[in-house]
Amino acid sequence: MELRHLRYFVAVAEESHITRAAERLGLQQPPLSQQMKALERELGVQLLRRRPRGVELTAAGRSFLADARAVLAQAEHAVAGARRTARGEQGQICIGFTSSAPFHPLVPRLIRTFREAFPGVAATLEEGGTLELVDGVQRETVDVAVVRTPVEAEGLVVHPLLAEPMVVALPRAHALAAGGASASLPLKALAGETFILYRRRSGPGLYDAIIGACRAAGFSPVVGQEVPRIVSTLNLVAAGLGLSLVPESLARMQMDGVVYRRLKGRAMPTAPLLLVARRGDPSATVRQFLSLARKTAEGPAP
Amino acid sequence: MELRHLRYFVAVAEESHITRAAERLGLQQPPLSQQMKALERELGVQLLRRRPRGVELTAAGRSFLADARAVLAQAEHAVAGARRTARGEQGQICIGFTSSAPFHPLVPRLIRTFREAFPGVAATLEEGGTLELVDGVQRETVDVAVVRTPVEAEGLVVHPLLAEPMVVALPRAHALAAGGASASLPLKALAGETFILYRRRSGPGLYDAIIGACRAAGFSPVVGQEVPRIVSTLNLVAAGLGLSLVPESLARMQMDGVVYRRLKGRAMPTAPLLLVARRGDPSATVRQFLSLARKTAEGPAP
DNA sequence: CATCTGTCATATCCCAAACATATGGATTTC
DNA sequence: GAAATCCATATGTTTGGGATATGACAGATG
Repeated sequence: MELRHLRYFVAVAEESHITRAAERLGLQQPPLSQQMKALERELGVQLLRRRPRGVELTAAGRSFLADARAVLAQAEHAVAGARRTARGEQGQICIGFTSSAPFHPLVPRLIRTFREAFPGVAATLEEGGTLELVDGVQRETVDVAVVRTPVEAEGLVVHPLLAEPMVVALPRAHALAAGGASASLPLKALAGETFILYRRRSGPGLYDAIIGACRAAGFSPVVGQEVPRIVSTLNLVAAGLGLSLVPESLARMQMDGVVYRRLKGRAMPTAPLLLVARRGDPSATVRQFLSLARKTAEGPAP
Repeated sequence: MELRHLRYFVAVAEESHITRAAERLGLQQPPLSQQMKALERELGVQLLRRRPRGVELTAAGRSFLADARAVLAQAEHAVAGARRTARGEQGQICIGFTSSAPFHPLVPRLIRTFREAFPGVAATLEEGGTLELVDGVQRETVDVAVVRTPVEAEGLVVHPLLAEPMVVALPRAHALAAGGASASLPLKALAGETFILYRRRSGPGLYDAIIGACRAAGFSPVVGQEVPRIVSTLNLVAAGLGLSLVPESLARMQMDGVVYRRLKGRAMPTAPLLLVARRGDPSATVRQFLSLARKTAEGPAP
């Protein structure tokens, strides 16, 4: 049995007339009669009662008609689903991000826009460390990851979304905290201070950017502590263990005991926001996400 | 697109290997490759990624696989349903019966047995007068009817199920009621009594049988009242308006003021139980019902 | 009652497409 | 680097779906 038989049978049933059905199907009457007969022979069931003025359905024919329509509809559905999936309008995507990423408004905006644009895609979110996420992308447990550290790994591509300036996070009791958030501070003013940094092996990008900027400003920072997550640095700053440079977007997280101050001068350290994905990922869903991310990053902030 | 494409695709997907799938399908590898390509071309979607060690599904392929399996399963279901319907195991049947029919144990037993034997058949029951039911059978609103009157109508067949003896229904106060239910009465004893009869035009069978039996016993009954339903006669008997002859099975309906007595003698009137159906009804369900009814009527009472 | 009309079935032919065979190209494995 | 494995392409073969012509049958029509 083939879908052809079902299509033909439905037409015959709807017309109650083989000749008219043949016309509708764009073929001649004899082949259609033959196909109907072949169908009945294969089922071992009489579906049609031949009358001098046309045909009528048997009880078995009525039962088969209902099911045949369902089969044809489901076949349509299968095709449509495959096409939607191929266009990236349907499917799954796992989006990873480091703990500091969602503080930048671009990230929640991107995810919201994506869900609105592709309601047929089930997006799961996963928070994790950079290494963990990059590993996940390679193992295909994560499709794209938003991280703050450029990674170099086999089979991955990195799309920079933006680079934001960094600000100084100071303990409230610190002498430099006095000026308030509005007044900016030259980087050189931090010479001799104890720095709390995001640990290098989790992603050398930020670490090296900060060290490099300090060097350019003429001093070597004293590194007091390294933490696994950017967000953790703020806890240590609040505890008075030192100061830190953090991406500007984290300043929206007001913490007791932490004061932020802008930096001024040339060659200031910046914190990038990056998208990591598999090189040549064939998933249209991922391609759509990446494309939307690029557009969102380039577009104006709302 | 044909079911063949779906069957082939499912095999390829399950094997992740065109050559092995071809083997399983009983054909050679090149035609299978061609069919897969044709399917992808028709959908305009890549379903398979060709690898040196086999093939793997794309996201669209996974979506299509799930739906293709559903389509194939539903096609199987359609065939099975048509076959079940053709065997009479699935479908609908409307069974009509006159108000007096269900008092005979055969009728509820037949219906119960049928429902158990054909759980896939939706049986609807309809009570009505004989004329009404016969008309329903002709109009195809009723499929089979259990009646007490042989009918002669175009396009109908009548299957006698059984003929049961009739008993006398007497008002409790009546002189003849004294003997009790165990003692039987000669029909001649009723000469001169007022009879309440089921009205003739609703079905001449019973009426004529009673009149005929009385004549054979040597008297003409006095007909006091005619009622539309057999059951109604008992109400009038209870009210003391006369006596009546009713099918034996109605005696199980004990009514205040009514006493039943058996008849004795030759040529006693009997009440038939008949099945009416359309002549040459093509429905397997109806055929199965009629066949079961014959077997149940012939078989021993439980 | 005979004829005509309309419908489906059967017979025969044709061609497209499904399938088989043979071979080539690409990639992994030894 | 040779062998093995797998899929794609090229070309022939056959099956079966479709077209045309005709027959059979039942109502409608005069």
